[in-house]
Amino acid sequence: MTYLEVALAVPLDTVLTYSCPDDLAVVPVAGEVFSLVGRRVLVPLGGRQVTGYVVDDMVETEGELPFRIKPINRFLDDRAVFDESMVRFFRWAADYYQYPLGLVIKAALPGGMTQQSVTRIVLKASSVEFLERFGDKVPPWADQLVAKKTLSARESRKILTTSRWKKTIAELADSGVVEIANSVAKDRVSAKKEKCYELAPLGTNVLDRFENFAVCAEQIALCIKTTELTCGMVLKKSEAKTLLVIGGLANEKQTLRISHKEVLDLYPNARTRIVELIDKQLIYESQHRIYRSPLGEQLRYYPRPEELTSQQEAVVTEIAAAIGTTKFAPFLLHGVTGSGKTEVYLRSAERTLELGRDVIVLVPEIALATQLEAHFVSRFGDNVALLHSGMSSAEKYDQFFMALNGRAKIVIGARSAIFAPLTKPGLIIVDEEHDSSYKQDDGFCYHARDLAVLRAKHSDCTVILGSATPSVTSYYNTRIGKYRLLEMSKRVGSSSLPRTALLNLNSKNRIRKKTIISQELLQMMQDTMADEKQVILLLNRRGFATALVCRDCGTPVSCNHCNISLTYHKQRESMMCHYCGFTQSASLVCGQCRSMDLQPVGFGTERVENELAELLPDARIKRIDSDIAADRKKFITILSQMHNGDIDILIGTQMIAKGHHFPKVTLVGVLWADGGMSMPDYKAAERTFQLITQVTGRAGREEAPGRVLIQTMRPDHYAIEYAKSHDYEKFYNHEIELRKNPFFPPFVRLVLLRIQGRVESSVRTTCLDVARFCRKFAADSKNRMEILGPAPAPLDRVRDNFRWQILLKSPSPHHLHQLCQRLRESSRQLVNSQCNLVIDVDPESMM
DNA sequence: AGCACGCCGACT
DNA sequence: GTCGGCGTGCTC
Repeated sequence: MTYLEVALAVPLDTVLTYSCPDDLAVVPVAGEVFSLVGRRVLVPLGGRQVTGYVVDDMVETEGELPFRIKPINRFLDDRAVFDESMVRFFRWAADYYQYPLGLVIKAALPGGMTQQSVTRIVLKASSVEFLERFGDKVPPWADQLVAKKTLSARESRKILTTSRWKKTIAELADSGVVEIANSVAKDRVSAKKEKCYELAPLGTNVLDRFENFAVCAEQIALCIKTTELTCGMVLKKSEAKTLLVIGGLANEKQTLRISHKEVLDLYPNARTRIVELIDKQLIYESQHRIYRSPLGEQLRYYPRPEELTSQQEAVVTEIAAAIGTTKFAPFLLHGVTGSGKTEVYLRSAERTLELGRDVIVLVPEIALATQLEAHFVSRFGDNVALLHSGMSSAEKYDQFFMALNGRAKIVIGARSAIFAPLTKPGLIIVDEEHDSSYKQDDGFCYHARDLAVLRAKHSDCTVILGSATPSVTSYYNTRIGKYRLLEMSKRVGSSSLPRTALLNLNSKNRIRKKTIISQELLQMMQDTMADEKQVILLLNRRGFATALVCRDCGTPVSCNHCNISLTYHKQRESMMCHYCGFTQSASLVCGQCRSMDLQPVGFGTERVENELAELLPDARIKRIDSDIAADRKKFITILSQMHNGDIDILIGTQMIAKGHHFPKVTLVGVLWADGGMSMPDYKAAERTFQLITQVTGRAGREEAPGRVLIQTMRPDHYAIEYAKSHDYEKFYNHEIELRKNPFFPPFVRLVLLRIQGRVESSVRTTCLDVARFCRKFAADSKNRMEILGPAPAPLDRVRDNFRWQILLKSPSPHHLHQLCQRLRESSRQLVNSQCNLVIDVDPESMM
C-alpha cells in the first residue's frame, strides 16, 4: 500500500495522510519507479470531497495512528503538475508568508483547476405535490425550484445553511419530494484536443506511388486503380479524393499528422468519407493536443542586434560567467531607461538555453503583451510561453502545460509566473523589479521578486533584478553584499537623458483658476506640436474629478460601501468608487443637505483631456487609463495610433510609464508630481521618485532630444529634486537615512496584521485582542519588537468591510515569524468568527 | 473553509 | 419545555 501526504486546497494548517489503492497507483510505463508527488487528487474531507496535492509519498506509515486513513477518491490528472523540487519551494513560501500549503499550491497552478463536491437541491416529485406541502407559506426559492427542477450550487448552499429551511429540506428529502444531490464539478479548463489523421501502412502503400497529388479526375481514377491493385479494395471517387487530399497535405507539410480541419478546408465533403477510409484501414485517427495561442495581437518583430554597447558587453560577460557556474548568483542590474537592459536579458537567456537550462522572466502586471515579450518571442519563437492577466484561463492553462511538458523553455509572465513548472531553471529575470504589482496584497501575500531570489537559490541559478529605479531594499542588498550590482549608465545610441525643469504649481503659474496646466507647459506643448513631435502627460488619477463636494455643507459624495469619496466620471455621467467598483449615476443632489450645488474637486485624466481640448482645439488628444484599458481593442488602437504619429498628446495614468516607448515623444509633462505623497506610507517618496523617473525616460529616446516638465506643489522635496536631476544615487542616500529614524525596511522587517469584517465593533475588539496578544508575546519572549496600533486602516471601510490593522516591526524576521505562528495557532479563539485576519508579511502598501 | 456538536437565551 | 442562536473543534 502506498500512503500519500496531501496538502488540501482548503485553509488547513497541516497536510493529511491518505492511502492510495494499488489500482489507482498505476505506473504509466511498466517497471518504471516513479513518485506520486505533484499529482492532483480528489480526496474525502469530512463529508465532502476536495482537491488536494500530493507533496510526499511513502510505503508505510509510522506506528499506530490516532486516526483512520481514508483512501483517495481519484487522481485528477494523468501526470504530476509539479515536481519534487517545487515542493520545497512551496513549503518555504507557505511557511514564510504564513499561508496554508494547499492554498499556496492552488495559487501556483493556473486557475480553474480546483474541484470540490457541491450539493444541489433537485425536485423529484411533481410541482403540485411539492407546493402542496407548504400550504400558504411557500418559501421564496420554491418558484425557482419548480421552474428549473434544480437549484444552482450557490442557491442550494444558501438554503441548506439557513437553519429555518434546513429542516424543511430534510423532511422533503426523506419523503422523496426533493433530492440533495452531490456531485463534483469538472475542472473549468481542460486541454484542447484536435482530431488528426495519418496514413496507415495500407494507405502509405498506395500513396507512395504518387508524386503528384493534384485533385483531378485523372488522379482520382489513378488512385482508385492503385488501391485496387495494392490492397484489393475498390474505392468510391469521393473516398479516393479524400485520400489524395490527406496524402497531399502530408507531402506538402512533411508531417505525418493532418488535422481534421485542414482536410475539411480543402474538401468540405470529406467528413463521412474519412470514416470509410478509417474502416478500410487506409488511415488512422488520433487525438492530438493543441495549445491555444495567447498571441491575440500580432507582436512586432525585433531583429537581433549585431553589436552591443561596451556597458552591455561588460554586463553580459559577467552574467554569462555566473550562469556558467550553475551556482546561485543574484544580480541587481541598475540601468537607466534606454540603456538596453532588454538585450542583456536576451543574451543571458541565450546563454542559459545553450546550457540546456530554462528561463523565467517576470514582468509587471499589465493587460497587454509588452515590448519585452515581443523581443523574447522574436528571438526565441516557440520556446516562449506567455502568462499574463489579459489571457483567458484556457490559454493560461495551455501555456502552463507547455512549460511543464518541456515544450517551452522560457516562461514570461506577471507575478504568478514565478511558479512556472520549468524543471531546470537556470536564469530568472525580474524586469522593473521595483514595481509594486509583484506583491499580492490579499490572500497569499507573496512578493514575486523575493520568491524569484528564493527559487534561484533553491535551483542553483542566476537571478537578475533589473530596473532604472531599483527599490531601496534591493539597492541596499547590493551595498551589504547580498546582490552583485551591475550598472549601465549610458543610453544606447546617441540619445541623451532629457532636459528636465521643475515648475512650482501654485495658482499664479496656472493659466487661470481651476486648471492644472501651466502657461509654460502649454507653450512647450505648442512648440512640440509645431515640430511635429508628440507629448505625453502623466497624471496618476483617472476620472474627471476626485470628488464632487457640496458647496453648502462641504460633504463630498461618498461610496455606500467604502469610506472614500466617489470619483466623478463626466463622460459616463457617473460616480464611481475606485476601491470596490460601486457606481451610481452622477447625483446632482447632496446626500447630506439636499443642496443642488455640487462642485467637482481635484483633477483626473478625463478632466485634463477636457481642458486640453479647449486650450488646444486643433491637437489630436487621446487618453489612456484603466477605464480605457478595460477595452482591449480601444487600447491597442490608441497604442498603434501613438506609434504611427496620429496622436499629438497622450494623457495617461502610470500605465503609460510602463512597457512601451514611442520614438516621436520629445516632451513629457508630469502634471502633479507630488500627488501620491500625501499617503500615509513610508514608501510614498520612493514610489514618486520611481514614477517620475520612469515616465521621464519616455522622452526623447531616439535622436531627438527630450524635454520634461515636472509640475509640483513641493518643488523642494528630495524625491522630486533628485528625479529631476536623474540622480538615483543621491535619492537612495537620502532615503536610506530616513529609514533609520524611525526604523523602516530595509533596517527592520514589517508584518501587517489586518482584521476585517462587516461588524465594526467586533473588528475593533478583535483587533484590540490581537494587539494585546502580540504585546504579551513580545514581553514574554523578550523579543525586540515594536507593535504599532491597533488603528483603523487608512481606508477603514472597503466593500462594506471595516478594516483595522496592527503593524509589527522588528529587526529579526525570526521573531516576527514566531509571533505569526503563535497568532495562527490561536486565531480560532482570538479572532471573532465574523472577522478574518490577514497576515501580510513584508507589506508593500499600508492601505 | 465547511460541518457537526454542544451550550445558553427567547419563544410556544 | 423546545427552537435556534453561534462559539469550538475537527477534518487523514
